[in-house]
Amino acid sequence: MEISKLAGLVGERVRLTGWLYNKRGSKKLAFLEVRDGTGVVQCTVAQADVPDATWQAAAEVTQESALEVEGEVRAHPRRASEVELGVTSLRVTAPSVEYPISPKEHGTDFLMDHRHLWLRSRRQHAILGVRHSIVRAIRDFFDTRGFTLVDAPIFTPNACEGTSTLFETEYHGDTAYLTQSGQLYMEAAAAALGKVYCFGPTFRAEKSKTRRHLAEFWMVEPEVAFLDLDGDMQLAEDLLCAIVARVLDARRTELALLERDLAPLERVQGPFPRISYRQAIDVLREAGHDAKFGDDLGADEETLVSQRFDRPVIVHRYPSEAKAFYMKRDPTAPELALCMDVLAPEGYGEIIGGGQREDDLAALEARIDAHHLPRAAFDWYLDLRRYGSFPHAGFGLGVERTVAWLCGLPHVRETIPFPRMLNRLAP
RNA sequence: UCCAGCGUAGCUCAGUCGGUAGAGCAGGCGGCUGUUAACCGCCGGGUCCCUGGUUCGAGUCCAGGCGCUGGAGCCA
Repeated sequence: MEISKLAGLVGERVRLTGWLYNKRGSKKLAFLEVRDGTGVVQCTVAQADVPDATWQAAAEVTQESALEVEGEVRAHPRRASEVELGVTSLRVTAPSVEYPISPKEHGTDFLMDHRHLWLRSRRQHAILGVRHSIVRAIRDFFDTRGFTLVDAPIFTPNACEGTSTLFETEYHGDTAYLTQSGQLYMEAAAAALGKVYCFGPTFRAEKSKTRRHLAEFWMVEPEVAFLDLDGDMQLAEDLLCAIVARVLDARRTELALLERDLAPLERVQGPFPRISYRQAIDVLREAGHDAKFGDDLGADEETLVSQRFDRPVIVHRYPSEAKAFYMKRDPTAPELALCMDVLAPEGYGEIIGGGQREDDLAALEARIDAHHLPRAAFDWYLDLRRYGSFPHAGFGLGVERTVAWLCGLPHVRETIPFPRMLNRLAP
């Protein structure tokens, strides 16, 4: 029987399998907190009610030992909403000797060294549950809107935004890189299937050491044929609303355990404010910041802008100068790119980046040259402009940043089961 | 790569003015019939990150190194 299903079984005899989460007790009474992955339940052993062997097992069982326990489900005498198990039989099936993670506090580095065990804690359990719901919400959102999932390759032959940020590897005598975006492949797929998305791991070799960066993270990247920037922003807004609504609906318990304030999440409803980069610069100047046109928005600037709004804000039309070669320029203002970022509230920053793609062959060729990229490597990509070029747009959503935001976590490292960071490749 | 902080028991930390090492948790033993990171008593447990320097004497001060953490840049 699963612990999550015990609530409706008061009065019934059940058998559980799981691990000892924590233990308290006295001479004649033991309280075993047992977890099985679905939940945690207090199992009470009274010396007077069980055979000597069972009492002995209860007295000696250590934290995280695997065990089998039988007993009667009954109301918790102290906590009205909970049940407990009155134990009749207990068997330790595999002992756990000196479990490293004690019930007291630990430092992050120690916990990360024991990440494989840390995952067993209530808090990590809650975070991974929220992550799972976010992934499900993303898939459901696209699948019910007629999108086709198209997996992008992990090995790629070339850089799409410069090689310094890519992990390099040997590939049968050639150099290959680990993908930093599936976008270029999604553009090809959009020409085949209209509305597509990829969802997979992405790799960045930048030596970033911040609470927002991982070397390996998961990204969902939709790409839609015949969609413009306005449609792209609407798609991003709809997606975020769907994700937040799903998590609020399905993960109340987990959010409560994480002590997440729900009010800011409940405000995440369309329409999101949309401001241009130029307006964002004005906002910064009003706030006393000496920003000028052409400056990139750093982390502090993003926070300042997003603090002006009570929900995610979309910033669009950045100067094309600093943007990737594939971004289409605004026909009414060539110094601007038809791109957009979505900034999450509460200081969580950029969670989406995207925009409309350059669909003019000559313009794209010129941009590739201007960025000193090898044109031959992009020949297949240019084919998409040679054979029935089409306006199209898309974006990338960072899953870990979204998990951190919805869970209210200060750092992305707990949002992924086994984080890969500048100084962490293990476990 | 740059800036800042930290490094003491298995873990989390304290350690005053430079005088020779301390608490809680974890582990062991004992006590307690309703505990909630249970509690109470006792016990064992140290390469004070490393190297060098100053000093009669360094966990403490100085220099260099290593490691970790946070931030910047870059981005999702």
